[in-house]
Amino acid sequence: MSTAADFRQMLRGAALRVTRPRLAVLEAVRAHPHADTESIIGAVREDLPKVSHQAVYDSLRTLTAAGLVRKIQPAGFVARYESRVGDNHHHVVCRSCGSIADADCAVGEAPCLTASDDRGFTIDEAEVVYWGLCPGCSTNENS
Amino acid sequence: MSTAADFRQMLRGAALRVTRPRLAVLEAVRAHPHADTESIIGAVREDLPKVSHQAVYDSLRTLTAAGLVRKIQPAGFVARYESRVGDNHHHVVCRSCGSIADADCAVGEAPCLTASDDRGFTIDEAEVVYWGLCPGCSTNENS
DNA sequence: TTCCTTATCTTGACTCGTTCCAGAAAATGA
DNA sequence: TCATTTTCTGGAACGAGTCAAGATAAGGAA
Repeated sequence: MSTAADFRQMLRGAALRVTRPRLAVLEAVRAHPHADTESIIGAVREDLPKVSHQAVYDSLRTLTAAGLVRKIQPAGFVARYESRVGDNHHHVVCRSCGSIADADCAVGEAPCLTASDDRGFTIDEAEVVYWGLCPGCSTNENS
Repeated sequence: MSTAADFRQMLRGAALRVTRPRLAVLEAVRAHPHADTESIIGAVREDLPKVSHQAVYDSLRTLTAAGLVRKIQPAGFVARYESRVGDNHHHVVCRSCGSIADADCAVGEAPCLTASDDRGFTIDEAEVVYWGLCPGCSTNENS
């Protein structure tokens, strides 16, 4: 369970200034995993009603670059963010509503990280997205 | 090697009307793998100078829905299309310039297709994206 | 504490890929 | 060929995200 003090340390550790918007964004991302930017703006404004959307966009970009949050952007959907970082987990995405759930990799640690032929690319990450229907949409589809 | 006649059959087989824009789009996607929409519009207009961008967008969407072309949309980049469908291959994407190369799966057929925990989702596809730098951008980065 | 420097935030306009709309045109089946 | 239905044209509109300039506040030094 992270507290405001922890968030301060995280920011300090990343050589970032500790600002109210950033603390609020960290808190919002932790409280609402897989939330899109608009939802995060809403959550942040419960604490700081006057933050500009730009401040949230900037904070998210900065925090993502610092590795404190992770940006997820499934094809055809808007960007979403999560605070679970550094454990190389993957995601299940609903084709219908875009909802996201975490999925640990089937094969264990860093599974499909090696392409059979890298075409001369310097590969630093393998991203796996499982596409399907979430329980809710799956039910509606059948009815 | 596909010809116009083949394209006609493909469209017919998918119960789609055979129109000049669609034939031109199929040809353009085959000739320019991993091209974005704007490039495809350009290529199509070499054959049909007067097609509207909307016709190309519509055609691409229809053809994608019919499974005749595949849409690729790496996070942060515009949509791209390819005509290689149905073989479950993956992609290597350059973080810097967005260029894409094909990558057959390391582990063979349908590799990471099984999540350890599907969270109740009905999964129908596993998408793997390898992120890195293409040979060109990798060189510039070092200089 | 106070001041200075610099990063960050506010405000508001703007970009760009993509979609929506209504009418015109063209493809298919009878 | 005609009628029906789908598709295409042209242009407006949408929305997530970005850009820019000035105001503000965080962090370090005195």
